[in-house]
Amino acid sequence: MASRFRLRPAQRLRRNADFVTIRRSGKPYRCSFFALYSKIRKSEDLELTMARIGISASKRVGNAVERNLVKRRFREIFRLSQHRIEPKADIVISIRAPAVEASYEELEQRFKHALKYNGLLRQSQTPSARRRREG
RNA sequence: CUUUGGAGCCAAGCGUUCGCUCCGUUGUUCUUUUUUAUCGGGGCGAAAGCCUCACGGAAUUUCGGAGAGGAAAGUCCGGACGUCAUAGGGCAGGAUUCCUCGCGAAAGCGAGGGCGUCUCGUUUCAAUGCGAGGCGACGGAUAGCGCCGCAGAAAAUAGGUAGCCUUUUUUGUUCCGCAAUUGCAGGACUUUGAAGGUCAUAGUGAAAAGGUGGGGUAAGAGCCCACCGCCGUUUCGAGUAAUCGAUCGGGCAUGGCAAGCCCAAUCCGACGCAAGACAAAAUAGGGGGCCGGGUUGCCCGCCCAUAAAGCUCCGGGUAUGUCGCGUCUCUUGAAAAAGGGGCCUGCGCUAAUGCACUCGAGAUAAAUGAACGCGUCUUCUAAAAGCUUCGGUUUUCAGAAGAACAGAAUCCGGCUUAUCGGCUCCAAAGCUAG
RNA sequence: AGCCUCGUGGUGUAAUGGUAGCACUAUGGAUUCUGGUUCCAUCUGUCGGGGUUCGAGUCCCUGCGAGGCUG
Repeated sequence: MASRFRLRPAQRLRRNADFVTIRRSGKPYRCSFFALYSKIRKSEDLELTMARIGISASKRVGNAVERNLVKRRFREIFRLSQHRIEPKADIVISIRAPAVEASYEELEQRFKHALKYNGLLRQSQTPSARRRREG
């Protein structure tokens, strides 16, 4: 299991209530590309062992093709960096219009900075272990 | 060969690594019950319950298969399908509109023809005729209502402002005749007013009440005539028809606008998959209103209900899952559902019925992606070489940028809009060579 | 996804098919020692395209934009 990075349906936020609560009471991080809200789940929820993400793109971002492209890029970024994220974290990303023009590398850099800013990085993980997994 | 136009087709390729959705398949683990409904088999047990196994479900895993469009878009039309306790009638509302034929379930599309209009060429003094091309939401303006600003005399059953003409009145000039300084009578011109005739003429306007020519008249006028135009339930002929031609009649009545209201003909029940169905959860039945409620916006009619319920508003609560989600049929099954086959498309074989391959998305905070590499095309920049009529042009190499419009959401048929390019065919024009 | 409504100066809002107005704002000037108030003048517009009509803000078609409703 540890040799691959999957993105299961259990790792995605699918309820409107989750979006509302995280957006209302989560910790915000804002930049020109997106706004990130994060919240650490309580320890009672033992079934969920992984971080969850939900991506929201309104119609102001662009047409359907552009919205889907940005959402796919953020899913890919989350998938490839999920081992570094606190497992009890719930993340909601609201995409803003300039993200359509941004490249994949820019989005990845901003996302990692947002993780560090909100304190969502996993403490026990080391960079050497990450390199071993990718190899 | 180039350019333009039309029609049709495609929607940039390959490889590696990782990833997503669905289906089938191989294992593993958990679950098989709390609520609702009578609900699998076996064992223990008085019962509650416990253990175990199958079907099923969930998570994960092996292998294999499939996975956005010509417009998926806009939601402009038409259907399928579902619901409304039937869908009947009338009114209202909406859609369509030259004729014929073809395709289609319908919308719509295509071909041909007719008519109108515009442009060009040609003919004619001109009107007009002929030819080519473009455009046309192209039924009806003698069914009715309404509107036609400004300008202009007048804008719609014609009327009469100026002007013209006749009669009469007044003023003046002049001519002629008679008597002879002056007067009388008459004619012509002019001026003022009145009555009448008339609309050819009018610095307008989008449009001026048939046009041109001639006769006629006091002046004029379809008042009359010729030609052209117009109208007609005249007749004849051609054509399936729209319509056209000839003839006869009518002196002309009938301005334009129906993408103003409207009239005629034909058609349309309403709402839309967030339609709706099932299951579960929550509320534990609060307060106000209607006595009826539903069926189409309204009326009739119909259906349900008759004092309990129903409907509606406010407040509170829940806002989750499955189906609907190609379609038909067969089998299994009580049902739900599952499985198989056909329908569709392309190609091959057979004389044919047929046979074989393929049968292509069902996501639901919404799946097709990310990274790297190779090659192709276009543009730009820089360099080298060849040809040159010194304007340029061709080839090679390097670098950079770009490779469209755009993402299924119940499905299908059209319409419209967006779109980098590539290929094939047809037509026209130009250039070069034979 | 389905359905509905609306686009007029910078803003708000009028206009039976017949010269596109009103108020606020902005700019300039006058008044004042200065500012405000007041007065005068100016600027700025029918969402784009096509059609019907003599003539479209209005009527019709089509696109664009904005807003809303339906669980």
